[in-house]
Amino acid sequence: MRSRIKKAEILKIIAHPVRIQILEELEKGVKCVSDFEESIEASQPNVSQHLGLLRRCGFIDYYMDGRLRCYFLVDPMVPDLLKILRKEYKDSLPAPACCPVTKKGTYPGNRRR
Amino acid sequence: MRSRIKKAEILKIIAHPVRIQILEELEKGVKCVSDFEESIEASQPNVSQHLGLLRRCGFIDYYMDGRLRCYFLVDPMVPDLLKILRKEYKDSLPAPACCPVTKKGTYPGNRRR
DNA sequence: TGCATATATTATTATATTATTATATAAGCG
DNA sequence: CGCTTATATAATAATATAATAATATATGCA
Repeated sequence: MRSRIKKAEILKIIAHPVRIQILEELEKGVKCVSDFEESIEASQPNVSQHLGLLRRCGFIDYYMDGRLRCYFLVDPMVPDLLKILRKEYKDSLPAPACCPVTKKGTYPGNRRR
Repeated sequence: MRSRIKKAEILKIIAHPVRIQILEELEKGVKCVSDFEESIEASQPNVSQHLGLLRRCGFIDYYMDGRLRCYFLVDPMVPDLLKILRKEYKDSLPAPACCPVTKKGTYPGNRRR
């Protein structure tokens, strides 16, 4: 059972436009840093920093191909999360059935008083 | 199609232990602020700030019950995200089949030169 | 061996997030 | 109406994150 702190950390690491783009591209296959530099609007050191962060946190890894570092996805949670972010939700969740205004249902909270 | 900036914003808002706890509790049903104060290790103003943020971003909403504000989940993406965070993944993703070291497969990146 | 290429690291600055403290609002009750 | 309860807002201070600029490392090739 993951702690809430851990859950928050996971989301926090992914929650950056450049890192999301990196992960989305790695979903499609292996990429080296210069591939990213073509598609991502960020400086080389900046991309490198994002890659480093994702790697230290275990989301991605790389192998060496000559002087290229070829990155690939490691964490299976990533595609699942990206998929949810892609999904278009049409409706809001149903409003609670226990609205005290209409006096229908019961309010579930334990309230002091 | 959501932009990457938007995707990052969504994750960033959720990516906080207290906000995750709020959302997890709202998954189970409506709660008023004083319910949260019992379960969450944070001051009343702090909880209120997190609730305000989640509300301004459209993840939750509330109805009034006398002087209580009863919060409930609105955004259907939230339970999906929380579910992924709960999931235990046993294995890493399969390592790429196109490793140039073994000379099997082809490296998919468009590389200059 | 020395140069060019590919990528990383470090330091710095700018900006955003967070918790805390103090104060405000708003509703119901006596 | 004034008090109490429930909750929010605002100001501040502490901390974390991010981008930039400058520099370093490491590999292959001539």
